[in-house]
Amino acid sequence: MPELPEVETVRRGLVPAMERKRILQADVRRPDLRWPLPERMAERLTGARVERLRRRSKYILADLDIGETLIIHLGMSGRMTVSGLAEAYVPGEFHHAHPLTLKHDHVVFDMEGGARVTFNDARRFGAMDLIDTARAEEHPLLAALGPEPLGNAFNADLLAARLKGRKGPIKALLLDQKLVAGLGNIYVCEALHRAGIHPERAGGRIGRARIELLAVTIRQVLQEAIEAGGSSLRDYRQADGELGYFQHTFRAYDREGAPCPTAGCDGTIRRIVQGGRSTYFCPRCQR
DNA sequence: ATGGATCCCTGGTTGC
DNA sequence: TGCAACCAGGGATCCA
Repeated sequence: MPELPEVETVRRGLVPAMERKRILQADVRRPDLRWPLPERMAERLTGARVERLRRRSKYILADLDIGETLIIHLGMSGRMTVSGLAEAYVPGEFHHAHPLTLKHDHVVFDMEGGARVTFNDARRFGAMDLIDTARAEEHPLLAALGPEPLGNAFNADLLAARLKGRKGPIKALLLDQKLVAGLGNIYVCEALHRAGIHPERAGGRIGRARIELLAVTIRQVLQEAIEAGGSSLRDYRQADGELGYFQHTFRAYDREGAPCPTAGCDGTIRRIVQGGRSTYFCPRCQR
């Protein structure tokens, strides 16, 4: 589910509830997410203070005052939502962010200041781990990640260097977290549509001018999506339980059969499968 | 190194 | 209405 914009939106929503706050109580209700949670995680976290919430790619990193960092990944269906401890649960109340105990609530943090932060993940593709803060970047899940697309290092020169000689389709290359970190199926489709690049085009066969356009477009799409609070298709919610609304802005993703929204293009959005995953694109204006 | 298929898991939707 | 097949924002792992 959550790609970079969704994870960044969740991170920002968690900051007021978690940063510079102690974890008064950590509760692990189901210890097997994608992998087993770290040994004695609840005990190690209880009493620790969250100094800072960071994001790297699709991971949220909580730096703790015990010299360790909690790494959180939401997988496909993971949510991190905040509710007030003091809030009474009102059955059926529409805007209540967090019914008291929901199916698939796997980890719960009661924070200093009164917020309750709940990790919910139906499919359990999500993960958590603890690692020394000084070596967080060396964690096996993070070590091989490519550059942040919204960071200073990401530009046309870098993208061109990394695409040079690559024969695989650009769609698959942009999904590869080692090439650039944080893009997923939605934003790759959207960026390629906006840049007018055919998803099956070999990465090494994109001209310089179009690589420049692609680099700019990737940043734009991600930035706009963050400003819209991410895209909610099924599981994704912001930290306050609200939906994102960038899905209303999709030009290609999940729009098979719809007219291409590109100005002056009379094409129709098509769906193909690449590497086992749906790609949506306009065969008319993406070349 | 690179590219492809397979698997992890649950639940919603679709088609018969 | 029931049930099976298919699909889903990710990504590790194994194989050619």
